[in-house]
Amino acid sequence: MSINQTNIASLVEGLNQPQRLAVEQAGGPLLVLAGAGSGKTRVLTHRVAYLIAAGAARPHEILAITFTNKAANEMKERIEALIGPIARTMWISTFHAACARILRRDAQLLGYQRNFTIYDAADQVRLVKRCLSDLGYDVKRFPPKGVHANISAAKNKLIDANEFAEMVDGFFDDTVSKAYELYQKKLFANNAMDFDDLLLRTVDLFRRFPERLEHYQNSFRHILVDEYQDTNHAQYTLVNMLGQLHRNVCVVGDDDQSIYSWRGADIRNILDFEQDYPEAVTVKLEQNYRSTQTILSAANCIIANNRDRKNKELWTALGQGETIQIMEAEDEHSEARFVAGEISRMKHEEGFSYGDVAVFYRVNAQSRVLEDILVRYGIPYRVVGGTKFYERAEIKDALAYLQLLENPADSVAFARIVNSPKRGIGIASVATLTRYADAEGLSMMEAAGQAAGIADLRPASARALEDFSHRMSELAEAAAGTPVAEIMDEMLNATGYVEALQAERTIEAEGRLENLMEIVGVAGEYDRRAPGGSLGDFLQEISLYTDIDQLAEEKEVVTLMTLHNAKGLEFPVVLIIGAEEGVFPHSRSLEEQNLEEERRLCYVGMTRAMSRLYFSFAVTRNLYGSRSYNMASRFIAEMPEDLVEVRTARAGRDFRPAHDAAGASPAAFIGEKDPDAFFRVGDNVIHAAFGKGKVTGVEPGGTVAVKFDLDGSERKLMIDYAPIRKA
DNA sequence: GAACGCCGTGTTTTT
DNA sequence: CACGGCGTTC
Repeated sequence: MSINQTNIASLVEGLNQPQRLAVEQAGGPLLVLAGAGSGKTRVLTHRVAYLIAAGAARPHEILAITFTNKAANEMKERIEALIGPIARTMWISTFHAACARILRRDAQLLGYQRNFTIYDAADQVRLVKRCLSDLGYDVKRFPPKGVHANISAAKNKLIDANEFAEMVDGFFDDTVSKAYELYQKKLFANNAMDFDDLLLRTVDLFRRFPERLEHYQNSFRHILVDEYQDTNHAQYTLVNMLGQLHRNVCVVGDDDQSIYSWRGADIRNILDFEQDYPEAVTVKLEQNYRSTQTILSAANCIIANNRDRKNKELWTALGQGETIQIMEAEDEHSEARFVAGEISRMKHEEGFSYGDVAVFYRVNAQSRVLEDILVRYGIPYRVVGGTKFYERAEIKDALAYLQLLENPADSVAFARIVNSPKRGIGIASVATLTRYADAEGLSMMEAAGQAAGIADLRPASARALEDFSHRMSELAEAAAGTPVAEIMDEMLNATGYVEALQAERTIEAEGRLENLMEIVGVAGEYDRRAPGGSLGDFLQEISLYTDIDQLAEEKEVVTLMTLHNAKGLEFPVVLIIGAEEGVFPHSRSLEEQNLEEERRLCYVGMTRAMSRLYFSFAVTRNLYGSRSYNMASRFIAEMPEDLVEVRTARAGRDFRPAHDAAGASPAAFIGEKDPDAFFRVGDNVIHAAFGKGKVTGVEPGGTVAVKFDLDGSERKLMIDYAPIRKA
């Protein structure tokens, strides 16, 4: 079916009035204030399809920006379903990916090579640290992470090192300024960019080479930006630059869901859009198609406590629904047991599936206790975020090797893997080599090739370095035109990386090898998807990749993630845990007077829930190694009493509802008393140390007796502490 | 050069 | 608590 034949009317069929307005608005600036669950994605995709079907733009004249790669892929798929494969020529990506694409083409104009490396957060901090040490600063007084955060904040505001130097105020600033300057120099010397550079350098490119800007201004007839409330100044500037000519800028967002100010996002971007574009048309989407009225009313009440916002009230036709459950637990273990118990009950007694359920928390560390309990209850789950796959040492090593093949100037990649696996090139040798490279104006890789001629190096180190250098150039030669998976496989073997891990013979090394197999698999997938694709393209794709992007709606498992990660998702059942003052709202946000953003975070979390919502809080919890006693989150108090039901599982209270004694049957409190029920006589269990065994007795107080196959011993175990789970 | 262990310290959210 | 930095030992 060609575009011309697409039935335009079908694109607005089934849309409500404001949605339809947003889709049909022909051109000019358009602000879509889209409340949670109001069909925002539908509007965006239909609008794009409509523009094309109506002849307002050709596919390659569309630039659509999303917040994550995952959102970009989804949008691509959905538009393709509407208008066919021609959708593939549209620019649909994140800001960072779009900028990277532009810079790959024109980096030379800025003095970079096109094969520049993109550093991830850890690389960036490491480089800042090196800058600080080089400058002779004490990294204890000036934590690299903090200095990096300052540099990043400046970059997000398009302040370069020179401008920063001029506005220095105080000693710390002065240090940041010096570090910033050197950091930028090193990035350039390594032919590398950090995340912020992708935006900053693109703006720079457009400012210094207006014809490049004109080119893109002309080609992007329509620009659409999703999650506009979370754009930073650099992104804002890019949109304005690109949209200046046609002024067909459509931004979609919800000021109540702005949760990234700590990353430089400026909520004013969306609040001031109508001032920036006086001719703008504004459409409000307030009908929610996701949640029950109870959930929405509670969320509305909470967010109403924020002062600086565009007023809107979500409503739904889905009906009142269930009250919100609030659970008071004794501590984090009890809280976790409650969560696990509820999930189990929903699954076995109420017909929910594990995939229907998500647990949100404020900080990643909170997932640990929960995971522990879930494993013991035999509930399958997956954690989104946290210790990320792409942050694992072995994965970063493997990618650093490839990076070095692609961009031999990259000294960060070089330093990472020059002695990994161990080849006798220690810190001392690397320091000597660095001095030599700096003095001669060489990259580390080049210097390594001349190691034999460096007087200060011990002969053994020099030989090792030359070997390394030869090996790498051999690999580089073999790499040309070879599929990425093959390059990676060859490299892992030729460098002895796999061999070294195999020699370890530990479970941990085993896991690392598995991870390496996985990354080779990812490369293979890339090769299949993009035949003839280059190593550079693969690395770029990976560098902008995050775990959330591959959150496939796979198996039937419970989803665990931070509230930040929850944005844009929806689940029939949501449990928000750790609703305590100091945890959520986070203590640091209270110090920084950033309470409104925490409240928005709460709003985001709540509005993910379709039919059932829980909050839980613990009277006491172990956090950061010490015990703390927290009050229930103020957000709980901000919900109207008639919408919630509070229960307690504190010891000695017999699991009865704290307020509303008539409301709940104590039996519902499976979580707290059910550990016993989860281990029954005859169950097969596995203990981390004693291996397989069978439950021979269950005693009150959470104790079970287990007879172990291995040595025939029978032990009494406290299920709260013993590392056992069902087999 | 590498492995181990001790000490001190900083702990939010991430494209 | 967990990690990084640093010193000691092999």
